[in-house]
Parts: sequence; structure tokens; C-alpha cells
Amino acid sequence: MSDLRVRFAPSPTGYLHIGGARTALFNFLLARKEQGTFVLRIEDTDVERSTQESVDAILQAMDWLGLSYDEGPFYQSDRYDLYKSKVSELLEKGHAYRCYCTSDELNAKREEATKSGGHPRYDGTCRERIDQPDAPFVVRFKTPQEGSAAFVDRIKGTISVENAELDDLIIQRTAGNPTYNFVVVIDDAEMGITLVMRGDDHVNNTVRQIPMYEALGYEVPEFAHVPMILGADKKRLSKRHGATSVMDYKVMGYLPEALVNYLVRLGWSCGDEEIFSMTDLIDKFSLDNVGRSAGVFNPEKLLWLNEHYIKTGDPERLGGLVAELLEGQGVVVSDGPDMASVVKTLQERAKTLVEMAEGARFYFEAPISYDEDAATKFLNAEKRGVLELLIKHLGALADFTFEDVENAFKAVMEESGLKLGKIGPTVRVALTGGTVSPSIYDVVTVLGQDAVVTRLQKASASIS
RNA sequence: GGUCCCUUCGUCUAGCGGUCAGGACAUCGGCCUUUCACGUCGGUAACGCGGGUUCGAUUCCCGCAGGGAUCACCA
Repeated sequence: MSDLRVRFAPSPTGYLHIGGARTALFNFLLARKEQGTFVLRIEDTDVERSTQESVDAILQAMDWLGLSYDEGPFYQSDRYDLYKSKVSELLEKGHAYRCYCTSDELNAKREEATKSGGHPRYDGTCRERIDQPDAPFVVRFKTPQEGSAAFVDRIKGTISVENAELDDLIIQRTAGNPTYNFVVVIDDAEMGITLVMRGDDHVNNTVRQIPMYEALGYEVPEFAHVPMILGADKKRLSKRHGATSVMDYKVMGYLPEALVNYLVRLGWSCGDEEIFSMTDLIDKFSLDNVGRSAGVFNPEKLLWLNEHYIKTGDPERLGGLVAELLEGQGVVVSDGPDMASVVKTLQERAKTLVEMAEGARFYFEAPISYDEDAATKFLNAEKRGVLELLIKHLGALADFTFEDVENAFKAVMEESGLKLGKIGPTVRVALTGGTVSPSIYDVVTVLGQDAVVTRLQKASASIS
């Protein structure tokens, strides 16, 4: 156990997206690597947009990815009393003040400032105000106006900004609830977070938050800002670039280990290595190898990784997953062939579980009709003889192993004088209804004697 | 627009003063083959630009250009 304490702090205003997942993953990996503590905190100070459904969706996605946390989830909405007391503390110490400017006034000022080329920041109207009228107010933090704020980012290096660039942030809304930039400081400090790792888009917040740590008498933690994930057009990844929700990938038939592997390699590397199990990652992950520039999300590479994990995955486990999909489509798998055997015939030809389920369907449902072109080509009068031979030899088998099946086919080839190239397609159409399937001996073996003979007979009968 | 950050093949990246600039995805060819795939062999493809520093810059420094982030009573 080390002193490292990191956290993932999503706001429950939607599903867990790709970018958030990567941030969570990095935090998780570092915590595990350093044997530190990974805290989950739900940032729900935006009461308008936060929902319980979103919390559940995020938790579910993290669970699917295998990102477990040691503490939490903590909800900021449960901690309002703490925030309140901290606001009072800052008010008393003179580090904060009441601001009576209305949003309308502020917007107008901002607009005017922008128009005249100035900085659209708060002008400090109420900063030195001493009266306290009986009117709605927000509380603002008194940001130092001189000097500069600097910190050493664990990923980006030294970052510094002149304090004069900063304005006085609102820390408590008119409604009395606190804002993000304030509670994040309190929570990270109170939860003993030693390293704040979050998205790049928070860099600018960091320099505003540091003075708050100081005003509150907290120790300032370390920071690490991970670069953004972009779409193919180099714009911030969004829905128009395709699926951005982690769980979307689950329904598209992706394996969690593929997504984890892809996400970690987007922005992090370990020499020339491409394939990492979670165990590898916990062993090898380090902030030193995290890149500083934004990365483009590449669905093709993710697909390739998924293909890899399907190819190398445990047939039993994949079978369970495929069975689930099939059942979801109303396919009864319980009295069909052994699922793991089915999976083995498909592992090298499916890139996703969804594809695999499609490819597996015929094992459980005999073809209702035959592909028209395929039937005219491979299920015509001249094929009838071969079909009958097949039925004879395969039907006569006492055992139905791969070798037995192979031998039966050999016998048919010998008796008919036809090569496998002439027989295979016919069998394929008869058994699967189409022209694409796993290797024909595998299909026959896995499908089993009864089903094979029945389908062959049906095909033979269909030839008029 | 201000501020901050970033910049190696189309994409993800290795590189940490001297390399034929490496790998992976994608792409293009060949091979394998009972369909579709898998596999396999090989090819195309990058250091944004301009100045320095240095015997020598992809690598260090400074400009420029381009890209991103942020400037809310959102997080």
C-alpha cells in the first residue's frame, strides 16, 4: 500500500463516454500499479442535469470494463454542509465575497467586453463592496490579482499563468449550492487525493483552483492532465463521430479487454508492444509514457483488437456471450450443438460478438429457405446423386468425430469421382442455407449427425 | 480575440544529438485455400516551416504556421 490516492470524478449527466473511460482507466491503472487507492466520486452539483440513471450507467460501464474502485462512490450532493461551512470560512477570512450582480448584468458586460475586444471576465464590481443588501447573491472567490500561478503537471510539465488573467470565480450560486471549481478542491483535499488526474480540458481550471487550496489551508496535490481524444476530423470526439458511449461498444459486440487495450494505447505506449492484458497494464503502466498531444480515435484499430481478443478468447466464455445474444434474438440454443464448439469454428472469422452470433445462427436453426443463387448453382438436379451419397455415408457413421466425417467425405469423393470443391458448396448450402460458413468438415462435425442428415435430406427433397 | 497546451507515415506511436527514422492499424500486391475468413510474405507512406546551438539535429533553444483546450450561477 502506497500513499498514492487518485480518483475518477464523473458528472452524472449522461453515459460514460470513451474519453471519461480512458481517464478512469489511467487512474485505475496507476492506483493498482502503485498499490495506491482509487476513489470514485460522483460530481452531481448540477442538480438540473444530474440523474440517477446516469450514475447507474456510469457504474455499469466501469464494472464492464473491469475498473474497480477502493472507496466510494461518494456523492457531492451528500456533502453540501461541508461546502457551506467552507464558503463561510472563506467569507470570514476575506477570501471570498458576496456578489449581487445578476446574470443578466454579467452577460451584458461580457458581451460588451467581447465586442470592444476586451477580456470577457468579471470586472470585480462587488469585490470591495462592504454593504450587504437584502438581495439575491452569489459568492465569489477572491483570486489573487498579482503574481502568477504555476504547477508542475506530471504529464505536461510546468504550466504557469499570470493571475491577472484570472477573474473571481463563483463558488456558490444564488440558489445556495456550490459550483464545481469549488467543491472539486474541497473534495480532493478532504479525500486526501494526492494526484489529480483528469482530462486536458481542466488545465485552465487548475490554476484557478490552486489559490483555493491555499486559501483553505489545504496542501496542493499533484496534477496530471491527460490529452483529449479527437474524432477523425481532429475535432473533440462527439456523437457525430460515431458511438461514444462505452456501453454502445458492448452492444456492438466488443469485448471489454479490447476497449481497454485500445484506450490505453491511445496516449500511452510501452515500446513496440500492442497487446496488453489488464495484468500487463497494471505491471507496466506509468505516467512517464503518457503522451502530451491529443489523439484521434481510430475505430479500425479498436476493431482489430477486438478481432484479436475474439480469436484468442476462451471458447466457453465467448460461447456464453454469444448464447446471450442469440437468445436475445429469440434463437433457442439449449438443444443445439455445444456452444464452445460452435465458437471455435467461428473465432477466426468474426470481428465482433455480433458477427459471431450471426455466423452461429444456422447451427441452431435449420435453413428455412436457400439462398436463391446458391441453390440454382449448388442444389440442382446434378447434385442430387452426391447428396444421396453423402446421406448414405454420413448417416452410416457409428461415431461422428472430425476424422469420421473426413473419411466419409473421402469415400463420397471416391465413389462420385468428384473433388471436394464440387461437393463442399452443395453441402454448405444444404446445411446453412448460404455460401458462407466455417470449414465444411467443422460445420458437419459440430452440427452433429442427426441434424446433418436431416438437412441433407431436406435439401435433396427440395430439388425437383 | 486573450490565455494555456500540442506538432514523427492517413491513424496510434517508438525515438530521449550520429538510426537505411522502428512497430501497429489501415492500404496495396503475392502466396495459402472447399466458401468467407485466418494466416503468411512483401510494398507504398512521416520528422509542419524558418532561424539558431553543435563537428552533427527528428532529438536542445527561439520565432512562425497549423491544431486543440478554455474564457458559464456546466462539470
